[in-house]
Amino acid sequence: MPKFLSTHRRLAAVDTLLPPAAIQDGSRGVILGESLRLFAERGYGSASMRDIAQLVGIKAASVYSHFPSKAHVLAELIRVGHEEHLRRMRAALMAAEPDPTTQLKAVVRAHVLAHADYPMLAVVANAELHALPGEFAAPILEIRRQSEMLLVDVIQRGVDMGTFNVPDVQLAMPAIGAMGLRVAHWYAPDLGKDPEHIADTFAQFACRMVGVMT
Amino acid sequence: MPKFLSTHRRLAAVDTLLPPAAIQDGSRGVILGESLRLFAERGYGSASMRDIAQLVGIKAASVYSHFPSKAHVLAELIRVGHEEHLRRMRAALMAAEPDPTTQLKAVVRAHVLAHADYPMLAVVANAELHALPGEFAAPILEIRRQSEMLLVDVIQRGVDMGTFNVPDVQLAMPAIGAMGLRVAHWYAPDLGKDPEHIADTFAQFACRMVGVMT
DNA sequence: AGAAAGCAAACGAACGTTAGGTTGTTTTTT
DNA sequence: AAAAAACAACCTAACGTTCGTTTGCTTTCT
Repeated sequence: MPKFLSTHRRLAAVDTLLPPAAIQDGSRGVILGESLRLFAERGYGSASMRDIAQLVGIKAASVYSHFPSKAHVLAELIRVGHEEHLRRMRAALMAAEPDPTTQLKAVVRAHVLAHADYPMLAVVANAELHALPGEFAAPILEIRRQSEMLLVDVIQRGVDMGTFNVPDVQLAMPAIGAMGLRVAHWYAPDLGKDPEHIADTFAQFACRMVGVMT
Repeated sequence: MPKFLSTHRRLAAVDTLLPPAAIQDGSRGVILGESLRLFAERGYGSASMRDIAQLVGIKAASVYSHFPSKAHVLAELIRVGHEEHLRRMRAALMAAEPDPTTQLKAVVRAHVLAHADYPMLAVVANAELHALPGEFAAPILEIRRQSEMLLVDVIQRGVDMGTFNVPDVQLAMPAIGAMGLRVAHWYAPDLGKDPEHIADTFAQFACRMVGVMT
């Protein structure tokens, strides 16, 4: 079957990858990893503590030595996902030359690579945020909006400087953002596509969308 | 808060809209509608038959007069979502003039409008397919792949004819497709954006992505 | 009379989590 | 150095609740 077509799986990736700073020692780290796997593959509501514990090699009751509740596990993963994404977007913008096209390419590349490098984390961060209790979700939503506003600002600045020509500037961020979100669902290392290449291509797509020839 | 930024809700829309041909009489139709609401807002695993029945105004046990199982309800909704999407894509292509740019615009408009017109249905169809048992999912996956291939074919034909200039033709379909999928999450009628306008703008974005000036 | 759609009650299973205990390790005290 | 105490992480068992679904019945309609 040709690649890039949908499969029955929620996402293609099978590795529970986390940013280095988020990796934790011992059972707590294994719990985060296996929780990530089942939250990503099945969704939060269909992932049980018993199944997670079984993958870890302990009993469900033992998880509560490491986490106060199931919701705390989800919150930790979603927070890590959003912080890593924002960190990368900011770093990319900081490191880019100040012309809008270079900035847009850098930011889109960071956005896409965050999803290609940590697909399971990205799926959980993007698709399970609604499952978090309000008090856990509020600070994370703030981080997420900062990422979104960063992209909005880059696009708006390009328009203001006359570099970009966008039919509807309000729609550019959700459209460009959406492309990257979906990468987490279909990208896996055995796809035969280098993440850097995907990121470059999506950055080109983004530039064209805002009216820059490539 | 500025529009288009993420909220805590899984999707913005609050209406359980279904294509006319899929609307059913009596309690069966109400069950489909309220199931759609909770599957879309909470995810399949977090939507209980008791909660669905309560919204309908009957008891959970009564649902089984209309549907063999909870999975059958999900399967019906996901099938309807995919069939409507493919039907619209095919109709749009059929009705378009044969030049690639017009065809791409038509197909992307159909894709986006399917998501803006039936946001809850689109969210369930796209995001809960993994929750279906394999025997229910197989025929629906086939329909989904036909939609994807339709877009692939339109893009490839444009490239073959020299109308499109795409940095990586394999990535064009997932990129363009992804934009439309996400519309279902953020579009609602009170957004202040006409779906036709969104569809037109996304069609322009798609044309630019494949190298057509607009 | 038969069918359809609803009901209450119940079933078997599973859920997230708590409680009390055990074990191994570490720290403190002697 | 050895013993005692404390701690962390695991265990089993259980709790209260919820889950999807079945059963037998009642009511209404055809």
